[in-house]
Amino acid sequence: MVGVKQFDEDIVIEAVLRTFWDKGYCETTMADLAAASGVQRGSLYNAYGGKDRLLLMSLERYGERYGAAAERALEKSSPREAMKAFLESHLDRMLNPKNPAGCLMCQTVMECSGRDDALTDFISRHFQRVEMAIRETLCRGRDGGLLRGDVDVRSLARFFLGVSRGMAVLHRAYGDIEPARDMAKAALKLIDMES
Amino acid sequence: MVGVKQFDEDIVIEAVLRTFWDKGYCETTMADLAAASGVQRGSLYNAYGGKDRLLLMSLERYGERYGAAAERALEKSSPREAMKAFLESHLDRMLNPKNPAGCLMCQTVMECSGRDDALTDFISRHFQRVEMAIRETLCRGRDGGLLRGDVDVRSLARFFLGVSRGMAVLHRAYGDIEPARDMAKAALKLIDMES
DNA sequence: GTTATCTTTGACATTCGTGTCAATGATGGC
DNA sequence: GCCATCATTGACACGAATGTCAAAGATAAC
Repeated sequence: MVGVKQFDEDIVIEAVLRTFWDKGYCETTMADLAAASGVQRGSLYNAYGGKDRLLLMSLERYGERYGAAAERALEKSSPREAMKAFLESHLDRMLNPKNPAGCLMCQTVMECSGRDDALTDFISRHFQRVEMAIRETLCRGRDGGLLRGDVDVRSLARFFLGVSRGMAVLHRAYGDIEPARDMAKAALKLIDMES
Repeated sequence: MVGVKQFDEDIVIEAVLRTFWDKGYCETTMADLAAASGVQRGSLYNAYGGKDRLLLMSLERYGERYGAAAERALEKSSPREAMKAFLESHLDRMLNPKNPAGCLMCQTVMECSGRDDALTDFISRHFQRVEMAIRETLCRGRDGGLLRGDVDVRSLARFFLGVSRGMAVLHRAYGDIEPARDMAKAALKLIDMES
């Protein structure tokens, strides 16, 4: 039906996000996005402007969903529980059979950071936010006496951020969640050590 | 000069590798590779067959260089020294100002694993080899009494493999080596704990 | 009912990348 | 000297993706 909006924005973004996540930015064409979302190519251009914008919207949506889940996990009072929940939130994402392997943020930054500065900025800011959230959790734990007083929170925060990213690479490369699980299991011991 | 080979294969592969590393597979065109290597597009097709082959050759070269460096590092007798040298071999690669940020293997698997199975196999085999090399180092350490007898070598090997991958993501996302350095520093404490 | 607004839809021009090929010319074996 | 072989080079055809546009039609405000 011409003239009246035919689609639900939410469903479209979801389909677009999934396609980028699965195939990567370059490999995905507007025709792919049209097919995946059931919306005509022209309508996508009309509503969103183009591939760049659609990717950015996908990243925003992705960040809202999984970044928020990670930050909720970090709210637990004990640093041990918080870091465990943080890593498990990533494993949960990987366990969902509807999700492609890996992590959209990591994949996009690995693919596009050489070219698109705006995108790289967006993603590095996302990483920084997570890093800071981890750091605050660690600081709370330290100040509450649950971690050693001389714990290097900067280093440890970057460590856990990096572990979550490494898990995504292992997941995508191996097509199996077990290596990521093993990695998380080992990483958690570091918190016990600083307790 | 028509009729006689104009280029040094080594220089070409090096230029091609660097271009893929910098821009990613999809974003790189044969014209880019021709410009970077100083060899005509037609000659590249004639000598190597196409983009796929060139990428595979680049990955082989990359693996020979950096995979070998990592495995040499793992030959140290003490597990602590071996893991330290292993992670430092990755930092060395990132410190070289001639290298693009990140890691070609990680970037390629993140970008292409959804599409090209042969490529994914190649890279996951590379990861497996590294994983196994780490594991052997850990086993040697355990059997020599330098690690606890009940150390979970599988989990720990995957952990260190994943840490090296996470470092690559942080490096590329932040465009700075410090987060990767911090991550390595924290990860090494895990070995002290298992000693 | 008229008008303004908005979306859909298919078509279109254009650009870009790929892969192939034939012509060209240098080299080396015989 | 002749011939087979091989790499270079530019041209070419083809397909794919992009971004734009005008026509068409539905809706809502007035």
